[in-house]
Amino acid sequence: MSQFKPVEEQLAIILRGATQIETRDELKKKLERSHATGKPLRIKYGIDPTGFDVHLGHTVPLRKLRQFQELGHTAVLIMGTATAAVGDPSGRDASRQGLTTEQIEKNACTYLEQIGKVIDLTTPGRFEIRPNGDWFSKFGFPQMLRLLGQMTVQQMLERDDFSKRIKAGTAIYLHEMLYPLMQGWDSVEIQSDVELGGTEQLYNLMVGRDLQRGAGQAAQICFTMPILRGLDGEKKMGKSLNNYIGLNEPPKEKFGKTMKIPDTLMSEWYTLLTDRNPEETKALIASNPNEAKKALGAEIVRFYHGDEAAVMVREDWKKQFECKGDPDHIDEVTIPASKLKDGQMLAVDLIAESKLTPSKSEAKRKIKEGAFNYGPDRTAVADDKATVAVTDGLVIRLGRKIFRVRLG
RNA sequence: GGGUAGGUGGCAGAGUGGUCAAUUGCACCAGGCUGUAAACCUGGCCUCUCACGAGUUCGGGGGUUCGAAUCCCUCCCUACCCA
Repeated sequence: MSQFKPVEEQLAIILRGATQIETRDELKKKLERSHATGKPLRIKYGIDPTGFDVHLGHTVPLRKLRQFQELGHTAVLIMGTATAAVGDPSGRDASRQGLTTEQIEKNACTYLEQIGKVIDLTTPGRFEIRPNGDWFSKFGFPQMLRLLGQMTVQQMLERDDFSKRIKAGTAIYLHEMLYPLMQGWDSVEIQSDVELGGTEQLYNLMVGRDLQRGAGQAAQICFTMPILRGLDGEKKMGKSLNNYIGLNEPPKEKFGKTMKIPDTLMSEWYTLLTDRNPEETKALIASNPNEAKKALGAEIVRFYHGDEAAVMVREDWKKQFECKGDPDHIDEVTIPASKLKDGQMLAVDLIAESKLTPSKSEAKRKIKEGAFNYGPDRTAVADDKATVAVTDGLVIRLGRKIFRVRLG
């Protein structure tokens, strides 16, 4: 008897939310063979350790990876140490270039730690991690040429990214064209059965398929998931657009940010970020969008922080925004007692000191806009020269931000 | 290698010696309305100063000028055309 679930049952789970699968038939055949032989499929997913923040957008393919794991297959995580070392110069973020080995290693560690919140890193046989520096650092030039000889310039230029950039007149560096080849070669090295990625990855995934064939291996299935849209509801979730929810953010932030998303995004987030039944969520969204959004936020918090946090976050929300009171859990800031004069402090200084605004000028503007108030009576301050009597435990508010002051 | 056009605030994109801390749009922040959604209205959007005001910004560096994002020199970077 096979350790795997029946193929049809596996497919039902695997196909949920998927955009494109090249090809479905082959996937089914691979599953059948694995079912018959008892050998798990090798599911590849690659990340470049270029930053240190994993956000919900990344978790879309990761969750799919986890589903494969739960079905008994092996997740093979490619850590792109080689690709990160080169650095992608297409962004104008200069600091991103030339990552050192140390940075890369550090990033890889923090990535792994965060990714561990989504996929299973510990069960034997379910997880492998393979830094692609392992093979690329030993890559010889003749070997490189052989690799390059497997694709034409025309094939490369077919790629949407490149043709768009040519039209737009933005730079394409030669080594960027190596990325797909390197990524594809990873598939050959680890003999992957399936490679997961966002839809924008399709081209790269297909290259892996070709290279595997060229190396006499069975071609991998290219499996793409939709790109998660960010808080704005339009653009891809990403750090540069600041429209993301990071896995390391506190529960309150995760929830609050989820509440900010447009209604139109809800059903998408439900399918890609939760396991909730699609029929039920659809009905809920239609009948009570506000409730549906709160349930979504709570579900996301629950996944990363547990039931207790999910309940707490909802209660705080209710207190703060629905009852217009203060939540139970308020972040604290410490103000040095030496900043006070006779227990008083300029409102502007208090705001800037507590980091409610990034600068004093900004604090002054916000005061004039009537955004600042403090204390149990929500005393508003409209004069930028006003002082505030600061006591230990005083609650100060600006917009949706709220802090409790501690005198230090 | 030769030629042409460029590099302005998060992005797009005006400005070509003083009235420029720099028009405008998008994004963003705050107030109103609300479901911290959408739509709509209002204000804001370099820093410091209670304030008058001051300082630092238009790829980097140097120069001309009473005065430069704007002129000159030089360096760096990008696109396009030719080879």
